[in-house]
Amino acid sequence: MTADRIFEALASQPRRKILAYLSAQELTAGEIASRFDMSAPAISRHLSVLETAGLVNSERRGQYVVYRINKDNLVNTLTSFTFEICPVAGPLKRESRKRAAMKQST
Amino acid sequence: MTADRIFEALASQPRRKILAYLSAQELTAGEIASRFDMSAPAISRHLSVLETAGLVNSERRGQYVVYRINKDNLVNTLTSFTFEICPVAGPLKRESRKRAAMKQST
DNA sequence: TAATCAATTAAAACATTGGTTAAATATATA
DNA sequence: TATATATTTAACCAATGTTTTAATTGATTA
Repeated sequence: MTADRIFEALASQPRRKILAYLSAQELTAGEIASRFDMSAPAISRHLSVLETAGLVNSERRGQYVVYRINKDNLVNTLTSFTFEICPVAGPLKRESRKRAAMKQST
Repeated sequence: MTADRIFEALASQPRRKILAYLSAQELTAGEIASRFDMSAPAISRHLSVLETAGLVNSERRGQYVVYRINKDNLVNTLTSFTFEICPVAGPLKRESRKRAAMKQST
């Protein structure tokens, strides 16, 4: 199941922090690593967890590997889980469906 | 940080399953345990993780301990995280604020 | 009170996660 | 080609999480 990997990926402060950084701009692996007090290999593994979960994408650009967030996947998973647990939120749910329908506009 | 505990609590299939069960109705610890192929103590631990994270509440009722979900906490945490990472979703964000304002109506 | 049922806590075994350093791979450049 | 930089993979260790069985606590009832 994919929700498994996503929740597991989110269950880590450094990984959530990486997502927050990437939500503002795309960054190379090295740029990300430089923002943490942690070795590059450790960051590389966190990035691979995030990528396996489908929360980020990577692209090699020369020597560098650029990472970029996959917002749709994150939003869709969390909102669909939220509404599975809490189907009460009517208007919010409607908006969520609308958003999912025009996913590509992000 | 409380988001830490919440994401850690959600990073477990059995715990998410427990939340799903509790989203439909309140259940005793034993009723929950009977739905899993797992010992009662194991379930008890999962319940305590969920309760520490503030995702469920418990109340002793005679011999039994009844568990009930705390939907607001879950929804608020996940939506606020979602919008921290993805502030693009304008209308959804507005609805979320509205919902937070009338929290008690759940 | 004694016996029973429900639930949690304790202790131990086992698996998983998260970090390190060292080695390997990929690209750029002198 | 040789060297340097960026990143990932491999091997390893420490810490944490998950489960089990056994013991303990709380509440009901015969």
